[in-house]
Amino acid sequence: MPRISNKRDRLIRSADELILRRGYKQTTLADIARDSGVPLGNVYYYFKTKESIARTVIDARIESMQQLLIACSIHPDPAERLLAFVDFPLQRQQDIAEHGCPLGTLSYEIRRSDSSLTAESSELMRVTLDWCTQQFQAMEKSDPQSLALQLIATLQGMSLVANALNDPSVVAGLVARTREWICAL
Amino acid sequence: MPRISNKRDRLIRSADELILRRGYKQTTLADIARDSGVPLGNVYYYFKTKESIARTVIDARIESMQQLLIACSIHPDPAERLLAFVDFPLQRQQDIAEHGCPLGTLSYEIRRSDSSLTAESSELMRVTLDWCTQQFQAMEKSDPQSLALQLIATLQGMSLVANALNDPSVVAGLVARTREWICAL
DNA sequence: GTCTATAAGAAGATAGAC
DNA sequence: GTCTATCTTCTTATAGAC
Repeated sequence: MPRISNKRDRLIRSADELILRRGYKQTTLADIARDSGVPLGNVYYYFKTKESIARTVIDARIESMQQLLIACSIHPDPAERLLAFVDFPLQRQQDIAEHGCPLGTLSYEIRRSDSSLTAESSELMRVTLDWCTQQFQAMEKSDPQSLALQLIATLQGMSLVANALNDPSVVAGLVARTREWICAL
Repeated sequence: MPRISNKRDRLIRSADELILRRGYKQTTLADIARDSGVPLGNVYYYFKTKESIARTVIDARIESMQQLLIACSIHPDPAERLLAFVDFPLQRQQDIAEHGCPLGTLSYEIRRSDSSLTAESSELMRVTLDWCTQQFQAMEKSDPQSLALQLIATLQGMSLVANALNDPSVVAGLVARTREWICAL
């Protein structure tokens, strides 16, 4: 009787991927069941509702973002930390052009469904913004909060535009400009 | 036998508003019918499918964006034109915080549905980008295309983050920073 | 052109055998 | 714990009277 079973993990992984590719509303339980190789009726043994799957996926993305931020935090210099953070999308240019940012797409979709997942999804944004604010603070910049907003807005917009144009090179171009912006501050 | 009837206009207006507030997938034909005061069965006299309604709404947004760009183009100085463009979201801070940008939300959602509306929605982004590129060109900046991408990305990200945090003041803050960026170029 | 009633097909959720 | 069959509801779309 495993509390965290193999099947449960597979369901979450499939849900996470399908929600990224097609959005939450477009992703059906049948899709998730098929993709993870779990029969549809069995999904309800692990999750009472579709919404509880979404909640788990959002939590996984928060966790994943926190891992990234921890990884970036190994640099002693706060500007270096930000540069490491900004570089991350370079590894995912194709994926971003095809499906957008896992944070931004979720945020835009969840905020507009009537669901009770709003709080959960805005925490994902908050966590990210707060970390950036801390780095600008450590750099002793004035108005670090506003700088963090500008940084995250640029990165989010970068993903949205790259996706709209289906052009991975948008990511590389804007990451380069954002690096320069950070270094010039 | 009016080719463009009152009811047709009302349907489009309702669809446009509801799609902005709740997204395309979440908006049902029954919603649109109720909001516009047209009986459900009668919707199909004006639009053969739900998708054709979406297509019409996208076209209306393209038209609306072109009107905005024309209005901004009255300024003789290209930098002034861009500043007028960047100022526009200030009139809609509350709306952006509540529902996001009509361009960005549409783009992210449509691109991820399997629908055949992708081309239509990316034209909306292209039109906007091209106009900005022209202004930077007129300012004789190097790499005007890349500057246009950075500008639009910042504005799109601004709307997404303002929506995620449900905070209209994000718009004012980032518009101010973007104005400074343009003036300092 | 307008509108009611309803068909046809998804999609979320449950029952109950194993 | 697992899985098939099915219920219910919602949604797009159509039929056909007026």
